[in-house]
Amino acid sequence: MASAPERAAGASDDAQRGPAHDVPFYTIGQVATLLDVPQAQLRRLDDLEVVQPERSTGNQRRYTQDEIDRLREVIELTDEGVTLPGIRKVLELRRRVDELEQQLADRDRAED
DNA sequence: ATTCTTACA
DNA sequence: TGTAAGAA
Repeated sequence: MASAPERAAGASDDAQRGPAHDVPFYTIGQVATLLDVPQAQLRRLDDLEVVQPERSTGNQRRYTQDEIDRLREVIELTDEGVTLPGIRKVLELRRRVDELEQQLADRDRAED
């Protein structure tokens, strides 16, 4: 396992930590290496609101494991030839499905 | 040193 | 889409 969050690079033991919990994060460089994609791609994905990493310390992106998981899916699509505009379309459809699912759940609860 | 934004090929 | 310059 050569993929540990902001930590194992030989840096100090007390790297950046969350305010309350020990929620580890990855820098854009680590994510880029981990997913084997150029950093520019990750930034473009951010601009397209595919992921919304928190910003801190000089507007630097801090990716959580959750964001990386979403990134994996999207990058898998890009590797299959889906362009970024296509990704937007997929996300739009996904939002729609989520919305409809919620409406269904809502209705099922109401008809009891 | 690493990342950020903006711009260009 | 990938790379560069210059700032933080």
